[in-house]
Amino acid sequence: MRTYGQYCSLAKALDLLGDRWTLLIVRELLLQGPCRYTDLRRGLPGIATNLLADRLRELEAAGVVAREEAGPPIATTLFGLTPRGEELKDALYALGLWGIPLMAEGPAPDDAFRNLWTTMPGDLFLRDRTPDRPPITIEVRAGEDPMLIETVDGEVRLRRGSAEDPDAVLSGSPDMILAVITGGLDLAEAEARGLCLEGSRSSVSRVLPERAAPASGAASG
Amino acid sequence: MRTYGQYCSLAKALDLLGDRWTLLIVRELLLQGPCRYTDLRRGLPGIATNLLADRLRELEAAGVVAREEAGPPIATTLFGLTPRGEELKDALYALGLWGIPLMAEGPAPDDAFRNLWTTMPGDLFLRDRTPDRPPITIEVRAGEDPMLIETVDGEVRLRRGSAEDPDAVLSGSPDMILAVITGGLDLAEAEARGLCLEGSRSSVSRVLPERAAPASGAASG
DNA sequence: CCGCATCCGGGGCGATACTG
DNA sequence: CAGTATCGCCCCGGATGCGG
Repeated sequence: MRTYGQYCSLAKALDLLGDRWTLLIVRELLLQGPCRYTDLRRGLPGIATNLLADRLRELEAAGVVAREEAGPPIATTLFGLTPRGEELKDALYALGLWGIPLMAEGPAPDDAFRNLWTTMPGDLFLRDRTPDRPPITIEVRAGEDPMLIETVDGEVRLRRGSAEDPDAVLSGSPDMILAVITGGLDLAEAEARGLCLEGSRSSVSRVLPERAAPASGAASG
Repeated sequence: MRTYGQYCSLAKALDLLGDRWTLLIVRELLLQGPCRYTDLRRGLPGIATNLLADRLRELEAAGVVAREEAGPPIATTLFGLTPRGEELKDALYALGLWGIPLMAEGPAPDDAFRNLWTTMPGDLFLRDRTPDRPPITIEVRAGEDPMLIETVDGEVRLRRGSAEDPDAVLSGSPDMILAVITGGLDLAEAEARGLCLEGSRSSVSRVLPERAAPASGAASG
């Protein structure tokens, strides 16, 4: 194994996680939960199959990933994070938070996008500002699979799926959705720029952050 | 620039920071403050000179690093973090915290060690548990350059240097020092295993964490 | 001495094809 | 579905050179 050869905890962490694609694999497992090899491929557009297999082996050896043979009716191998792997959440979210301003200029021409990836900014920025009121559900449509924002016990939960009768439906381009979630763009202004809001506007603004949060702002141009 | 091609803040962050050595360069600048090319080389044993120059250019282009031409009497170029670069501290410390358990088994045979690297674990684990008492100074000697632990205004500060009349001097092998700092090893037991403590023991235990903190423990074997 | 640029060998990486 | 096999390419590591 290639190592930095430094007795430093950051260097040791990067010895295990610093290779290409490794942290993105952890991201997928963190956001999706245990999933199949094929699901990982779908969530990691562009990764070579041998690399994915290699990384999964390395992560397994490092105690970050565990594979379990799911019995019938699934009958396939599932890859999931170990508790030790779950402990990477803080580090991944810290890096993801640092990266938020980099999204301000919108996706590059060939950028892939999955709605699931908005989970991280959502977890970082959305809060239930009126937890005493009845719970709400908001459906978000930016990529292919819709996402749900739910308020439960004063907390905001994000997960895949769609609701039968959501309080609001938010649909628009990925960068627009993201700018609204991170507080870089006012809701009203986002609508003027093409964001589509159906249903209760107050439900949406209930979970949105107050003002622009990251230093560089988001989608200000 | 090689990119993951994903419209995700973590992927965008790794586009800039994911290359080999990049985050370790940021570590050095974070721990050392602005420093010269040669100082960086010294703090990054094993890096190739062209790689260091490349990375510094990339980081400069990304707005993470700024170079300043220091006038006389220094007359050299200094590399330092921009405010945007300083914002990486949380992410680096989160990764470093995750890596603490990896240090438990001690350094690998060829591992380099710099006392400065203990700054990160120190910042993460040391606290002034009796901030109302008079400030103290502890000198730590594990690598070549000694470090100082100081209590100032209820906070613990770490920096390079040595004191004229410290309240205590801690010297020993890197893994022993680290195990004590991270709370993986009791102070008394560390002394039995070769750690040398001169001066006030209570000064040392005043800043040490209460119990073993990381899950896997440290230097338990 | 400081801050690189250049050259070169090896291997990690990317893309595709293929298989139990 | 879950990988393995193969093949370029370019990143990386190590050495050397070189202008200021």
